[in-house]
Amino acid sequence: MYTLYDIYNSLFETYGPQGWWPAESVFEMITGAILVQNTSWSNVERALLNFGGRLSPQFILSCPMDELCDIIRPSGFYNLKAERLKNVSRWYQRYDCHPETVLREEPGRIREELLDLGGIGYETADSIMLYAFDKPYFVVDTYTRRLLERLGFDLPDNYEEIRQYCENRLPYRSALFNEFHALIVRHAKENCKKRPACEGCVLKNDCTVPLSLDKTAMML
DNA sequence: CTCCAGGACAAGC
DNA sequence: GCTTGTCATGGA
Repeated sequence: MYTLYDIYNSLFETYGPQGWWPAESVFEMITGAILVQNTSWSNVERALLNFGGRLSPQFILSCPMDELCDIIRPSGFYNLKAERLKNVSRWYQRYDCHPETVLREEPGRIREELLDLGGIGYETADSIMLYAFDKPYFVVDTYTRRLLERLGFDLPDNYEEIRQYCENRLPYRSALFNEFHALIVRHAKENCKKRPACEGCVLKNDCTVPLSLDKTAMML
């Protein structure tokens, strides 16, 4: 049986550093985290480009809803997400739109505030904590559950317990959580349904991740 | 045409 | 409690 750390190392050897999160600023990263909810990143990129360099909490809050919806339209769910962007913009302004100001608060409290905004669930909140504020929260998404379950891990059922489960079994460092989640997403993309199953793959009808992580199995 | 994407939330049972 | 529906666009 492989440990979580084995899997991390295997993924890292296969794909190398992923350079997450791709954003020019903390606020762009937060915006991307909301826009990418159940949406492909390519669509999010279109939406981000539509801001045309105007992306900021001030702009979002002063922007009429119909115009904001028009900007983020490519990312889908634009009515919901426009409201969510307004919410998080208002929140960020309470910290003067400065990451350092946010970081004066206790991380757990920031996470609670994000969760209380509405439209930000555990995964999005942890993505923001990890990638925007560099705090060690392990991000659990559907890829993570699928991969680990298929590799034989007996995961808890709710999000918080899975997060703790993973955090307790890895070096407690944000840089590692950062890379690990990015690698899992990368691996999922490389092994998505639309591609043919790799040689020797035991899985069917979903992600074609091999059940063992020896070198040959990880090669695609 | 169908299915899915780096979810969240409410309603229904 | 768990399951299903809703939100929406663009690419394979």
